[in-house]
Amino acid sequence: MAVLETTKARVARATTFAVAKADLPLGRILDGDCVEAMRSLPDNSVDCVFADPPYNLQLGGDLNRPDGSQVDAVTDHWDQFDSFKIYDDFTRDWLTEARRVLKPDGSLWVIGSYHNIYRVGAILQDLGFWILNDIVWRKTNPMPNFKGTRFTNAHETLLWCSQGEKAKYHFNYRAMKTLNDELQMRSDWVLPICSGGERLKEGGTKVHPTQKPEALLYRVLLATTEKGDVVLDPFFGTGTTGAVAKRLGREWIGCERENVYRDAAYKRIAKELPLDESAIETMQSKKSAPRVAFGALVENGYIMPGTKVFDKKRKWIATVRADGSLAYDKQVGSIHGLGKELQGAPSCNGWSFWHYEVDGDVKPIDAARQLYLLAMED
Amino acid sequence: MAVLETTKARVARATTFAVAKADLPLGRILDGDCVEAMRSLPDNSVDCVFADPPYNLQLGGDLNRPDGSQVDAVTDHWDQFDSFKIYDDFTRDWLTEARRVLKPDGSLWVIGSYHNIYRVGAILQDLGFWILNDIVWRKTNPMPNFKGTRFTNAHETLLWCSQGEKAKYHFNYRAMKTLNDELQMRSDWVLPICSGGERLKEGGTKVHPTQKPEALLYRVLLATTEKGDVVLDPFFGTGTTGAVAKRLGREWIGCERENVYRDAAYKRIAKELPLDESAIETMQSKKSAPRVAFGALVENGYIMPGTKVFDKKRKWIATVRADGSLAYDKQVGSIHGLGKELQGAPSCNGWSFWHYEVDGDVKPIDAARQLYLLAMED
DNA sequence: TTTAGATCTGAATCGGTGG
DNA sequence: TCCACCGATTCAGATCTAA
Repeated sequence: MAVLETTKARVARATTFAVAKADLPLGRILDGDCVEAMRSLPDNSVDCVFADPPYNLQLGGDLNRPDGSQVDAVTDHWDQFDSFKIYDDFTRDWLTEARRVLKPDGSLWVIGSYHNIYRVGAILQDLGFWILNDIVWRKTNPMPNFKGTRFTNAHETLLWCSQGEKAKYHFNYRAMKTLNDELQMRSDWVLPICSGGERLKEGGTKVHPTQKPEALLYRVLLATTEKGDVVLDPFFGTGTTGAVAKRLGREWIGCERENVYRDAAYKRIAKELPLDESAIETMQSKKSAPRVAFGALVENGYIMPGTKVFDKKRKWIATVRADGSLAYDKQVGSIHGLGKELQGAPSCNGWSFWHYEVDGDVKPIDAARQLYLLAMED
Repeated sequence: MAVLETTKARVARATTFAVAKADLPLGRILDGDCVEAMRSLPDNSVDCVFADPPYNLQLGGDLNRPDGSQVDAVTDHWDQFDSFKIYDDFTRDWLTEARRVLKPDGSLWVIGSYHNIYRVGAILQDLGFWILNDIVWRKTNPMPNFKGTRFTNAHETLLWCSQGEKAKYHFNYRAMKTLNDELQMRSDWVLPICSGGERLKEGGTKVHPTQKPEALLYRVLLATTEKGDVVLDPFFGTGTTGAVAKRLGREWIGCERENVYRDAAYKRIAKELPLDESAIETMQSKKSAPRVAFGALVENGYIMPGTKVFDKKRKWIATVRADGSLAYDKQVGSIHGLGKELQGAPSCNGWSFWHYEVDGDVKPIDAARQLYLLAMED
């Protein structure tokens, strides 16, 4: 989660799950059935899986597997249990492979509608995936319900999962908050459907029936991957995932069994230009910024020993000591510990709790840390 | 896997055992476990089931806000389940009873969050329920994600189901469209959480941790039940379903095992006043409104033979004939047929296409039909 | 009495590191 | 695996408090 990976952890991962990116089919669309295609990839090798599986449950009529193959009907009449079962088996198969290929700290995204998402959600939970959020893509311009028989089906659902309850994952909190005008990004995303110039067409007709908008993938990849990460899309279609991945400086691998879609995707992605390095940089959360001890500020003269620091209401006025500790009356402690003690709170962020005066202005001591960090960059 | 009862069989059963409303415990909250309680109800006896089952939240330790205060979490015993398997069994049990009690043309609503809704959705599909829509309740004021670790969980999901793929169901399309300012009601509903005067409190603390807003139930009941219908809520809590049902002139039955909730619900519902008959009347969809032939308007003097009718741009001016047909130049036809012919369109709604003058105003001829329908009601 | 500011709260699967 | 410690983190709306 926007963690700054420690050297120790990085080494452990590198040795335990040694997969060189060079050994992966980066920027390639694997032909054939996605389960078979994924079998050719090593364990723990991709950082993110984005999947837009088919949801042709085929209830009622003739029965085909979602991969297009014919169901071996013996004498059977098919009812919905049979077709749910086939869809469930298919879902379990591809999710199992995706889980194997995904790194322990990677994340899985699946998009679907009410026809299939409840089956997919239950199965991925059964497999051990841990749902972090379900995201609602609220369409600004959905197809109306022409017959007036139901509510206009105006959304689709995305599931975002880690490998397990205790698994780590990456979330670029600060980038999402920035993208959302300094408010936390919510679980409902308002985006138009894919149309206009973005929609791939061949001779006036759309190449793929369910092409997803690039804005959707943009948000998914910006939120949960880093530059250079590898993204796998087992149902690549016309390559929206690949196009956006390339634009954002991520690596990609696709699986797609239809020639037409593969050709269209390769052409499309070839035209795509990666953004500048500087454009891809996102706002960093404080979590991943280097740690600065308060003592370092004192040591380096950003805050002088003897400085008076105080809370917003000046209820407590403490003194900075030479070693970076604070003293209030008989009590002594770190900026966090003393703040916690005095308030009787479960925890305290000393950086924002304590203030000091600079040129007549009152600022949190975090301001001194920012100055220090700026100076360090040069 | 359980045997799926066919729609045909269900209908047969329903007709064999007709249930008088007088035999039902209307306006009562059944004590004890909801599965046991539902067993006391006859087959095919209620028109709608609305269920807000426990969500099976898996919460860790305490959660503090950035200001140090503690979040009052849902830690009640009724939300504790040891595993998915146990939760699934529980879900299958209550859904099975709900299915038995629900009429063949009734509908089921379930509300949940990502913790449980995928399990519930898959199981109800397995049982034969047919999802008509999934509805997203977008909260205007959700709790933020204090730790900055995920997207703000800003919605809950409702599933609306019929008894099966071929089953009939009721949807008050026109009422929903009217409620939504003459636009089709969408699958995403924007509503605030329950707070303020609506939130039941005892000595300053909330009676129930997850009381639902009345506006949510209002929309559910208005959309899919009729006046006099019986609504069953197997997880009655503090009785939001009952209160709104009573207000809207629907009958209700609840199940609730906590004394505290039952007492609060009875008190609350006693205070509730039913709306006037006239207020409950909703816009009738054209399907259930009596069909009116244009000829009947002519016959009854709402539009005189010889009246000139015309399209909005007055490109075509036709004459009403005594039998209700229209004449334009050499062409003659019904209001729909002639409109279609003249425009060269695949179809035409004559009621909105043709206009006439009344007291200097230009109105679509549908206005005359509305007058006629109003007169018919008296 | 009014208003601005402070406080409180809601179905929440809500940390990482090093010893 | 558990524990101590560091330190990052919130939005909208209702209600309460003080001026």
